[in-house]
Amino acid sequence: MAKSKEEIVQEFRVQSIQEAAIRVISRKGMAAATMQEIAEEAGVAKGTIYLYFRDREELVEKTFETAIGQLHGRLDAALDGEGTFAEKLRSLLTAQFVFFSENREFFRLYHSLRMTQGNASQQRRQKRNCQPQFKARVDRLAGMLKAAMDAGEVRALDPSRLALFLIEGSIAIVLERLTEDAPPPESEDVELIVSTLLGGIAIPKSKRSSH
Amino acid sequence: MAKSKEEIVQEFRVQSIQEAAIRVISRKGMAAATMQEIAEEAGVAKGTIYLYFRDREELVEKTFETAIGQLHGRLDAALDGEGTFAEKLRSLLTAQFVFFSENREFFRLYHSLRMTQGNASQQRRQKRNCQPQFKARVDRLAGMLKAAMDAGEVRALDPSRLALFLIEGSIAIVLERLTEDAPPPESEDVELIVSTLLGGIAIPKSKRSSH
DNA sequence: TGATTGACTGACCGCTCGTTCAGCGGGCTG
DNA sequence: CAGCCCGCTGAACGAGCGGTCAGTCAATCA
Repeated sequence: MAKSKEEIVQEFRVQSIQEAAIRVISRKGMAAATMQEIAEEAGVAKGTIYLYFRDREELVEKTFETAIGQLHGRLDAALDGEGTFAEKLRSLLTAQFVFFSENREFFRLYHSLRMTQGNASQQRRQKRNCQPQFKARVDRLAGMLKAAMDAGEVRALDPSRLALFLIEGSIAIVLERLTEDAPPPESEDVELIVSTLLGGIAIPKSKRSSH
Repeated sequence: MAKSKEEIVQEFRVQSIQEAAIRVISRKGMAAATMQEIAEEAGVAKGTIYLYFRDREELVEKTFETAIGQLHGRLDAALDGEGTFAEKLRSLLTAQFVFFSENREFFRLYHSLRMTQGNASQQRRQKRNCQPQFKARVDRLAGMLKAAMDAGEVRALDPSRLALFLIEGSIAIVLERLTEDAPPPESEDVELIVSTLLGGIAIPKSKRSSH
């Protein structure tokens, strides 16, 4: 059955409100983003938002889910198919860099949600709904690392710790790139991370050249 | 000149209000921490806070400066003296782990401030006052990395990027430790990071054992 | 084309917050 | 011991928030 006209309008409204929410939260931060400003940004009245979302909390939550769904889709696509661990790692990092540079604004929403805020019931709700999303990302990478360890490509280390370290470290670089006027090409930063992680930064004593 | 009785009382008040602020912000998050609750936590009336701090903004700012001063003192102490790069890195990470496990509560304040929030003038002010503090930490580590590169101990890579990657990655592990009931000994996580960073995680093809 | 609808609006309400200030009371002075 | 002083208090205030709902009007129907 084709979508009725009303459904199309409804989807359009939901989408533009969510996009407006991302932009305003990115600009002002989670706490200072008001319903009034989100409504203005979306080009609707404040009351209209309440026709599509029960309250502010549901708006933020649904918006976050929609956006992070896109991110996970990209990252999963990057991990699909065959390849060595190094290749997969490289394409994962590249996908992440590309996503965040295409969706600069989502980035700050993503991180505003990391540090839970608000009153106790909000905190509980956010913990329930958002933390699994972050955890899923870490777990997926940890699984990939574990497979590489089993295959003998990688030393045996705590995969979860390593995944956490890698994800947060690379996100810090993404954030730095976003504030730079002319960041180096993505491949350069990807290569820095991949080579550091795989081979380390130390120069073995035997190979050091006197200077 | 010895401190007068009034000065001692004043310092005590300032200190207990700042400690209360850290505890409440840690518990509730930056936005939901109210002056009322900070006052109750400090055991004074709400109005008393305004005798020692101009407004909420100044309280948060001064509190943050006091606490991060302590952190930087610890980290600098860890880097003082002679030693190889590996040794310094190890003591730096250990100092950081110890500080954050001793000051669990400060941790969330530290990160609440990372992602700038609030209205435009608050954002500008926070950028001016807090970002240099973070930048100073990254720069200090970057300087250490640069020295190690010049000494031929470490490959030539962008020291700032590497410092950023390392600091944020290790902070992610600190955060994970804080949420764990029985985290592994600090030395274990420190060793994971040090060995990964120095030697990488890859097993060279020549050394792989068939399984 | 007049009647009907319901998506949309924005003034409004209740509430919480940061901030203020009149007054309280414990301690010091003469 | 009277009286002043001043650090401290917490009720009161106004700004600004999320959420509501009576009213509006373009699109649709009969």
